[in-house]
Amino acid sequence: MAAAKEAVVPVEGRRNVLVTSALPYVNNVPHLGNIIGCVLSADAFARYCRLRGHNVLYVCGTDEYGTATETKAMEEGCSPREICDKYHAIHKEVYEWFDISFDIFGRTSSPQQTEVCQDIFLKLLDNNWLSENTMQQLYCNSCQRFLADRLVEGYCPTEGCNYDSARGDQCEKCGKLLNSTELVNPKCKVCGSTPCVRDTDHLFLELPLLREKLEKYIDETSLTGSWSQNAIHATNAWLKEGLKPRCITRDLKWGVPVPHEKYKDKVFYVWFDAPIGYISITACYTPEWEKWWKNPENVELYQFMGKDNVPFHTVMFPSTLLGTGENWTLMKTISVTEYLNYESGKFSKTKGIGVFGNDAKSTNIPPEVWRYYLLTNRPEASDTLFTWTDLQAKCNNELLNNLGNFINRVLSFIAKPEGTGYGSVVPDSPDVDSHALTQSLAETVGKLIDQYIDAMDKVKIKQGLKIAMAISSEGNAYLQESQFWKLYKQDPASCATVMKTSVGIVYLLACLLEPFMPTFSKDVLQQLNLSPEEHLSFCDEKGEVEKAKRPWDLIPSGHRIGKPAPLFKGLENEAVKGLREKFAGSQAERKLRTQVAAQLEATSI
RNA sequence: GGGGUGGUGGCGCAGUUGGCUAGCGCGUAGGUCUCAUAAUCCUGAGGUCGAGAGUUCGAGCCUCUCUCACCCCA
Repeated sequence: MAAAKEAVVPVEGRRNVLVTSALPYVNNVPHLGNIIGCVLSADAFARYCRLRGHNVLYVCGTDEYGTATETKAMEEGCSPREICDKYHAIHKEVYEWFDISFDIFGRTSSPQQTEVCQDIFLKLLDNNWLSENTMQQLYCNSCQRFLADRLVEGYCPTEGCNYDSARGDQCEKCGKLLNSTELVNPKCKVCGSTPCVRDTDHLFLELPLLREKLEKYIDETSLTGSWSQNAIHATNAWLKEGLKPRCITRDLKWGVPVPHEKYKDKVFYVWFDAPIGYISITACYTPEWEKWWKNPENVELYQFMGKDNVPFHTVMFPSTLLGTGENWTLMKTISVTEYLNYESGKFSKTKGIGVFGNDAKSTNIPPEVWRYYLLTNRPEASDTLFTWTDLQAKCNNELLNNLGNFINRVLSFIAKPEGTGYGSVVPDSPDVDSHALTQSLAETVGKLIDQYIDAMDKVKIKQGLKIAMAISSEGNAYLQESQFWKLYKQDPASCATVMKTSVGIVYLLACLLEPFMPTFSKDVLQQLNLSPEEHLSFCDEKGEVEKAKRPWDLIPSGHRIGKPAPLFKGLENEAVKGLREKFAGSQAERKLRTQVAAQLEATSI
């Protein structure tokens, strides 16, 4: 995609907006909570910025290095690279289905990542922000490697537990969190031999020494970037506990190698290299990546993530970049989502509970509806709840009855043949200025437009969406009050005014809703017989915002519209009930259910 | 055990630095139009903001205690 187009680079004098979504960890399939948590939220914002005519780059990709991938590869009997290839493709496909408009969706296991990461490391080393420390870890002689906590099993050291296969990180029987060196009679899960305790040296980032620089950054930016309350809270909690040196190296193979003679057999810890992925993925996109990442005067960096990711973006990553002493583009605004819960419980990747990215496709509910539902239910201030019933209600009441119906009322009336309609041609409206109802509508809509822009500029995405939908409601009320179906015969001039104004509102809605439902907007433009490339835009520079406050001027009289068609389909009770049942329980249980059902069917035949 | 976050009409959510009669959607009761995928629109009922105490001229928003839920750490 990106290869065909010319790469977007910052332009001085324009607003250059760099948008990132937290890099999803590669080794699983994202669920709806993950999707609204970062990728979809960032997408709505990136699209909004493009709509407003800003120069935007939206970067994301999979986070691939680390123990989890290495372990998973071992389980599946393939190489980490193969695991990553497989799951990277799955992520990519899911996001494409949701119509996420990345400029690039890359990965962290690239040569660029090695280069950027090592370069940052060397700067930190030069500037004396790193220290060394010795730790004890289990080493397996036959595998010739240090064992991650999860790769060790042994007797639980807790008195009275006696569980014989406690994992190195936690005993599954008594629930106690462990350190693998505490296990009695530990065994390597791979080869079964007994590992020994070995000293291993590691490098640490001296966060306490960087504290002053960091706090200055946080104090200033949390104000200018208007960070949300939840981001500020999480950051302060972290600072309050006191910064400690943080280990940046690990005894692993699957990672960026440490470019240092003594540590050449080690790699960087994922927390250290993952955020560098934003930069290296940009470097994969354009050789001029430094114009984005070392250009704080001209670039605004907006980062989207779930709440568990906050300290990495407000504390660790800024500290890393500040420590290099270089002029990096630091995050201006952070947008944090809380969690999306599922029916009566929680979404869970490990337990396989909830609806996953690849499931959404199989529901027959179009991406537009998913996007709308997730965005209008975005956990912006508190955790939020996904239920099938709510999805149905939102789809039917808001998309179909409010929005779809409004557009259809207007377009289908215009499309009617002359004598009952306008033969698909937008009528003229000479007496608009004296039409009180229309003027009052314009005033209301004008205010809503200002509120929409204000909300979206502040990354209050959910609010922006609700304001846009309010314009649709106003449209319905306007139609209702005007009683245009009577005016058509009784007062043709007024009827023409109402229709011309309404068709302008339809167009306005297509523009304002594009960040949320891009395909919907394209469909509306098609029904309006306007090209999306030219007309889906809402720029101050082009005067489009001011013009929208006179909606009757948006579509010229004499313009011939296209063929109206329903934009949304209702969700029936039956279908929703089926989906709720289909997606109940864990993925394992679902699989079992379908197997049992198949068996039953087979035996009955 | 320590720390954090939250508890707003039946349900789901908003409530910016404490200040106009606590909002919105769904649901619900009644009414309304008929252009529209029986969709629209209007009106009403229903909360005193987990409990208690305090600060203040004034608190859902500040302080304390209790309680419940979830999360993190030990």
